[in-house]
Parts: sequence; structure tokens; C-alpha cells
Amino acid sequence: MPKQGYHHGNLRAALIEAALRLIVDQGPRGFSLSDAARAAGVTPAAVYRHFAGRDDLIRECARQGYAIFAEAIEAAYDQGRPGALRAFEATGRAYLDFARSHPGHYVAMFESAVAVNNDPDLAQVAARSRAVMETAAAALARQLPAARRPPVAMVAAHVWAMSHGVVELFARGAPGSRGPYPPEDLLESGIGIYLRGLGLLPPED
Amino acid sequence: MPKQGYHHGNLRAALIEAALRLIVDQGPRGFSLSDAARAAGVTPAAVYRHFAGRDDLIRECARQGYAIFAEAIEAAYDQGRPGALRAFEATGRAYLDFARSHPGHYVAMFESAVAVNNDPDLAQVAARSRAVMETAAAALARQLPAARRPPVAMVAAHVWAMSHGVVELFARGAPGSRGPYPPEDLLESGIGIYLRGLGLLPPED
DNA sequence: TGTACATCAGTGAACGCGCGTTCACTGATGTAC
DNA sequence: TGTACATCAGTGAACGCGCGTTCACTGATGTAC
Repeated sequence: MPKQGYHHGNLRAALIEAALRLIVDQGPRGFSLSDAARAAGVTPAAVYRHFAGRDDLIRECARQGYAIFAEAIEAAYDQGRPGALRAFEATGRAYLDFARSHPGHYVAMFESAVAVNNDPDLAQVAARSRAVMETAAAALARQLPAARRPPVAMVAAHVWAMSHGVVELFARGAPGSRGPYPPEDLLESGIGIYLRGLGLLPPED
Repeated sequence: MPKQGYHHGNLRAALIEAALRLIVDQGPRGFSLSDAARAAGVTPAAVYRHFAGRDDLIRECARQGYAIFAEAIEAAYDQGRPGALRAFEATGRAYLDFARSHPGHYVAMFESAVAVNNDPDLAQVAARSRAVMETAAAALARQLPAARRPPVAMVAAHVWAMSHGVVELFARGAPGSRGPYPPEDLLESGIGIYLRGLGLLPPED
């Protein structure tokens, strides 16, 4: 997208793209509207043609992220079916995949509590993502005899927590900085052990 | 600690305390030295009597956090021995405990990548904490026959990831805002299932 | 016990800066005739 | 095909603000005599 004179052509998209990049290494709190405008080669005031202000720009990043995310894990889930286990594992992989390929979206979604809450529109699209994760967990749980079947929401929460933890601690420049294992392997093995614990995978021999 | 006139009495400690509280709800990036000074009832310039500047104050919060943290999980580990399993579980509980009772420290330690890295002093005290977690995992792993014994660093990473994920997603005002379960239960059950998957707990009946 | 003095923790004014936001404007674009 | 004009995306100057940091200072404290 070449800057072709007075009119930018696709400033809205360029601003989001710039914001995402900035959010990755400054965090949603450190990100500044002026920086984003600068990165897009435009005056700060121009941003107001497309967004209500700084917070709206961040929110749009999160909103877009939730949409992409929901679609990605839905696709992964569908692709893995009919095997509940395969579908579930595909969903987990899609989670990490998303975090790695859309780090800006990921941060905007999960690390900017203030901006994200109190926006009903955003809450809705976020709920959709969570619903897919729970569906995958529910299909999995149905594999188990009712007596040993754990609450679906709990399983979803466990897996989400492990995934998020791996992303935050080992897939970015965090303090534990680049742990001893690639995050993909770490997550896959962790989920594997967890599923074995649930009785969904045969014990190791 | 009453403000008794011109001299504060214990400004250094008061500033750290104020900073911790601010970091909790503004994040390390949103936190400002002026705010901390204000909260301590003092001029921003006064901060420079005790810290080299804004970043140094944040770093001190993290440093203090790592020290408290290391001590807490060391104590929990020792207290749980000689049972490797009990020691391990106590360690996990101590982790969550710390995150809940020292949220400012927690955030300063694990969410302010920039400030924390590149400080050898800090890196050292952080390493100490990690060493305890790995020791606990190692003692656990030794319970298993060598053939099925997973790499210790991996187990430690899994547990750390799950713990961190639970803290970030369910123990604060995050997007998933207050999940369906209390974080303590979530973590305890999650770790339990994981340990069962490792073969360290008997399968459920 | 009382006075002189050194120490140094905190003041308050000032600085330069970048921020988010506003406003009247300008000039490129696309449409109507 | 060419001209007049409405639209509206982006400009640039301005604003008030809070920030981190500096500096010469002041006044409370504690020690020496």
C-alpha cells in the first residue's frame, strides 16, 4: 500500500496494522496514538477520521483479534472432527498458532483489561471464542463415562490456562525468556499429560 | 506510619508500597513516579533521594518480589517434605498464594519484561526462585521409574505455565473475568489431573 | 542543659517533552452537468 | 470530453496536561561541645 499523495488510500487498515505492531512491544498501556499515526505516515489528527480516539483504536485491535481467533479455532475444531480428541488437540494448536502469528491481537485481547471490558460488542465476540473452546472440551468429556466426567467448564479453563501460561512465559521475550523447550512442544506435551490424567489417553508404557 | 512533619520517616518503604498498589491497577507501563510520590504524600523530586528514577523503583518492586517469592516457595517446599508429592503440591499452592497476596510484586516480576531484563542482580534473584520450582519437580520425577521419567525442566515449565495462566486469566480482573471456579480450586484440580497423567497419582475410580 | 553546627531528607519551581484531542483549513477525488 | 462543484480525508497549529528529571533551597534532626 504505497502512500500516493494526499489521500492515503487505506489509512484505517494501516493504522490498525501499525497499532498491532506497537502493542506487541510497548504493551497496550505503552502504545500511543501518535506513534501509530507516525508509523502510518500521517498526522495524529488524521486518526480521528477513522477512530473515536486512542482507546477505540485499541478496542478495534482486540475486536479484530477475537474475530480472527474465533474463526481460527472453529476451523481447527471442525477440521479435526469427527474425532473428539483430534478436534480438541487441533484446537489447542490453533490457540498457540494464533498467539504466535497474531501477537498484537493477542496482547490487545488478553492484556488490556481496562479497554476491553465495558464494551458489550467486544464482550460478545469474546464470548464466541470461549464457546468454541468449551464445545471442544464438551465433546471430549463425552468420551468419558459419566461417573468420571469432569465439569466441562473446568477442563476448558485448565487447558486455556496452560495455553495462556505457555504463551506468556515461553513464547515471548518474558522473564523466563525462551524456556528450555519450544512452546509448541511444551504445550503439546503438557496437554497430552493432562489428557492422560483425565483418562482420555492410555497410560504410557 | 504517620507523616510527622517535614521528614517522612520511612519514605523508601512508603514509595515501594505505593508503587506496588499502583502497579496492580495501572500495570508497570501505566505506573508513574509522580503518582507514587503523590500517594506517599511527597513531592516527585523526593523520590530521587531513594531511587535512581522511575525504572529503578519498578525494578526494586520486582527485586523485592523475587526475594519474597523465593522464600515463600522454599518454605512451602521444605514444609511439605519428605513427601515429594506433598512438597510439590505445597509449592504450587504457595505460588498462587503469592500471586494473590502480592499482586503488585507479581505484576512487577512477570509483566514488565523490559524493566526486568538486563539487570544481572535481578536475573540472579529470579533464577533462585526458578531453582526451587525445579528442585520440587526433580524430587517428584524421581518417584517415577527412569523409563517413564519426563525431563524435570519440562514438568516445571508445565506447572509454572498452568499456574501463571490461572493467575492471569482467572485471579484478576482479566477478560475471562472471574471464571466459573475459584482460582485455587482450578489450579489444584488442574495440577492434580496433570500429576495423574504423569502416573504420580492413582487413576480415578 | 543549652547552644552551634553539619547533615541530608524533602521542597517547590522550572525544564523540555510527548501525549490526546480540537479546530479551521486545504487540496485530492469523484460526480453532475 | 471538459468544467464546476460537493465531498471529505488529511494537514498543521494550537491547547492543556502530566510526565520524568534537575536544581538551588530550606528546615528538621542529631551530634559536638
